[in-house]
Amino acid sequence: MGNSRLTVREIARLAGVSVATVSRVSNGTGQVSEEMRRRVLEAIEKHGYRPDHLGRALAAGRHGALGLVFPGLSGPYFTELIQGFESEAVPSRASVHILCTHLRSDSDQQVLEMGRRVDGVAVIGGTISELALLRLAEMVPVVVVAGTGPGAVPSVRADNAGSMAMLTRHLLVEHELTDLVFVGNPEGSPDVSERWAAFLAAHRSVGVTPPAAPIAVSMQQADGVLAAEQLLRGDPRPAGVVCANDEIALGVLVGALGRGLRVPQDVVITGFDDAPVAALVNPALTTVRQPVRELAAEAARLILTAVSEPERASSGDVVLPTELVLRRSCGCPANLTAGGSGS
Amino acid sequence: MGNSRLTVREIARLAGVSVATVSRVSNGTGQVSEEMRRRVLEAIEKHGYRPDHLGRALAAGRHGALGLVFPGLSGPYFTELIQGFESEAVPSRASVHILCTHLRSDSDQQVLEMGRRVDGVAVIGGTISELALLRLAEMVPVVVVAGTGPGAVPSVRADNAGSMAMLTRHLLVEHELTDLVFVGNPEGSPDVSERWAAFLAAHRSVGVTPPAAPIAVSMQQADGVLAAEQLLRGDPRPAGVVCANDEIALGVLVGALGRGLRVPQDVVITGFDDAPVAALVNPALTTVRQPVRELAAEAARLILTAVSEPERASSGDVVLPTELVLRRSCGCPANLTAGGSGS
DNA sequence: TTGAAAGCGATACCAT
DNA sequence: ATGGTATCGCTTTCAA
Repeated sequence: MGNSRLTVREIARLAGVSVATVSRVSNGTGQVSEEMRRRVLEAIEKHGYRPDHLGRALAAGRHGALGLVFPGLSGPYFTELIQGFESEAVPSRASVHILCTHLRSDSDQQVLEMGRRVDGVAVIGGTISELALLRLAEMVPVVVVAGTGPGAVPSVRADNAGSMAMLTRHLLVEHELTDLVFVGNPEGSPDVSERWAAFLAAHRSVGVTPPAAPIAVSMQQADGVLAAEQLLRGDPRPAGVVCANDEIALGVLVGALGRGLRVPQDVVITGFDDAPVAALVNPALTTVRQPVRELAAEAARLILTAVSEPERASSGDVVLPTELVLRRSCGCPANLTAGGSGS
Repeated sequence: MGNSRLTVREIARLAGVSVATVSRVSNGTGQVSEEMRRRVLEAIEKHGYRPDHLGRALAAGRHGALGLVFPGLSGPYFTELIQGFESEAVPSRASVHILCTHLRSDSDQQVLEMGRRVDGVAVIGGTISELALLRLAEMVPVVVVAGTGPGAVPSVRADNAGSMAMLTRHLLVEHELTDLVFVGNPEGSPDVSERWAAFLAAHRSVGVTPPAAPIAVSMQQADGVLAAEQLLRGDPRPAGVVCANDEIALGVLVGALGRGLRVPQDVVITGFDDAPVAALVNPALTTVRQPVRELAAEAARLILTAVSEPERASSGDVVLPTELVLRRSCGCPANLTAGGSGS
């Protein structure tokens, strides 16, 4: 940690120039003579000087950092989300702070704390209280991702309802399945809540009685395996299992195949997200494609804009389109869609 | 963003006290009379003041942040890693900065940049150049996770070799399988490199000729499905598929089941990591348990210690134990181990 | 107990 | 083109 004590002043002294000149050289701003520039760069190189971000940020009145708040990491969904956010933030010279609220009782406080360390925050829907969200929004620009914000807090989400309604109607009408179950916890997130609501609405729109309640589990593959155990054991087995995401669906699929059931002949399974593996399993998974990466990237862009050009700060809701992807697990033939199950 | 302009000075003015007193109250340091404390707290509450982290950090000469550098997020492994790190850092009032190096050409520069924004960094093995790592280590305390550092850079990793050797010998000797393949890319990470090396060494130690090369794929479930397609199609089908992690193994499992093969009768499959879902699939997956969360937590602790007590900074390698978990996918009976495949 | 003032590291304005 | 210096928000001596 030899050169960590290096400051502008020190470099200025070593190069025999003023701190102003060092600053100009290291930022490429202002006019500096070739001679000076050379002397300064030499000193910088020689001692491996890199300006401390704190001083910079304080002088600039900007942290150069964005925050990302999510419940906990689980599965490809959050993976994509983080990467989408990060890949948009870093090129804009903003570092990314993360905060997992799950398994933490003081998340509201932690989030407000974060509000003083970053220039803007993206909060995944359903992770903190509305009050904390509003307070946070008073400090820095905030965008809710996969949910809707209270008050004038803008949001970016996917069109859950449209595609879930299409999917459900497809199962009820095209495949004439009237005994569907929904696996996922609507209380868990705004996304699942919307999907469950659309699932119910679709039933009503075609005059079929929906199940009274969802199988409320969380969003991981293991939960799907457990749900399968519960659902597929009994004799009155559901004709179709509509899952809140692909992870659950894959778990149910593994559970079904593992106990010797044929999919889709014995039971139909559908997911949501169109994770990479969905197209590859056998049978390929019918699901809804959702632009998760783009969702997060858009959130990052909104925040960056709000930071650099406050007057252009949006306050509306961005809803990105989703797409129904019919593959074999719902009973459709293999080659139905372009993005289908492959060769 | 109403109160974002609030500073100590402003609060001091509003409360009719000095900035020093405000600082003392908001930090709980020093002696302040009840009367003063009340006045200050009132002003703080009323205007929702929260000290800006920049000023604080600059005065303290510490960022109050740790960095975490990883290639890219994929699967439960990185999920666990991040959460383990975060859950150790946040209670110590350190925020977590992340950086994905994958899909980024200037990662070495980005990492050095990060070195000026945080108090210490954990770098996943194999993500940046040794040179960058050494330069980073000159700025702040650094720990390599899942790999070994160059020079005196300390590291935290799991005992890959021991358990992989046991697992391989178990397949070769107990189950008498002499035709094993290894799925995973040793070039991809130090972890996989060690596992492949141990796989080879175990073959030699029992006098069986190992395969000439691994099936080099990356670490996701989709890669496993693709590998299965390639491996299990042909007639001279391998007797056992040893996968570099559980994700790949699950992909291979799905691929095998999907094409009507029985596991373990027709083909044996093993993983590495003991992800939650490994115990739940049917057949349950034989794998190696690795304390990923603990690995990351230990890294965070090492860095935090190095930051707060430089004299105690360690420079050794921590190797956490792993454990062979025998379940049904290798051909063992269901009830072999305590942590086994359940009822 | 309280306040005035000196930094922390870097930037940028204003003279020169 | 270059240098001196005020400034960012906060903490922490040092005096009173």
